[in-house]
Amino acid sequence: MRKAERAKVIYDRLAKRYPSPEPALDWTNPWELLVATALSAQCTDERVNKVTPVFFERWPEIKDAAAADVTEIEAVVRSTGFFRNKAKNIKAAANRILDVYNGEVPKSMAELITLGGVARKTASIVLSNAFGINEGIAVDTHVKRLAFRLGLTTKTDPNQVEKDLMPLYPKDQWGEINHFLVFFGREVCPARKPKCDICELNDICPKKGVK
DNA sequence: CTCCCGATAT
DNA sequence: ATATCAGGAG
Repeated sequence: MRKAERAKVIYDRLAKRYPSPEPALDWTNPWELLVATALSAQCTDERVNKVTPVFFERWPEIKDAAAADVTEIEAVVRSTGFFRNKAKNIKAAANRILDVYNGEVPKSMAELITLGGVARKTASIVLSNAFGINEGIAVDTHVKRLAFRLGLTTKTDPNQVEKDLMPLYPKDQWGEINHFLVFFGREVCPARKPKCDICELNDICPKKGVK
């Protein structure tokens, strides 16, 4: 089967499996989603969702995070790992948004990735989920692994995986395909023990059973 | 390429 | 003990 054809089958079957995908990260506004996504690096969303309520109770708005003591932020986000980088980046991002973007989370890829700790993956999540803007496909560990196993890419660098995926899907599906692959990756095709025996993509998967 | 880094599963 | 988790920067 051709790659483009396989890509469409993957989308159709996962759309049937996930009729209305709920975002895994608990967010209500762009800034909260930005912080939650920044905290999600190399950390389960379950853990992120335990930290964010504490964070936003202590620092409800962007200006609060901008003025916060970094060591206090570190203490709150500690359990998500990489806590020094994350705390510093969040505070710096808050200040830049206040100083450069009039206190509003910017709505473009080019502007978002000027914030420290924000690259294409985090920017794509914020753009598609908070603003409904599809400028990129968020390639996280799940998307990367599934795209490779399903034969949609041979690359390992996330930015190159994204370049392989983008022509395979219309823009209005870019947010969904990320959600589909993340949830399906967690439930059926995790890094360690993929459940190929119950996988509804088994018949079109070039790497069934392969690490 | 290396480093950042805690929590959990295996 | 090791691998992995909704990554990003130097």
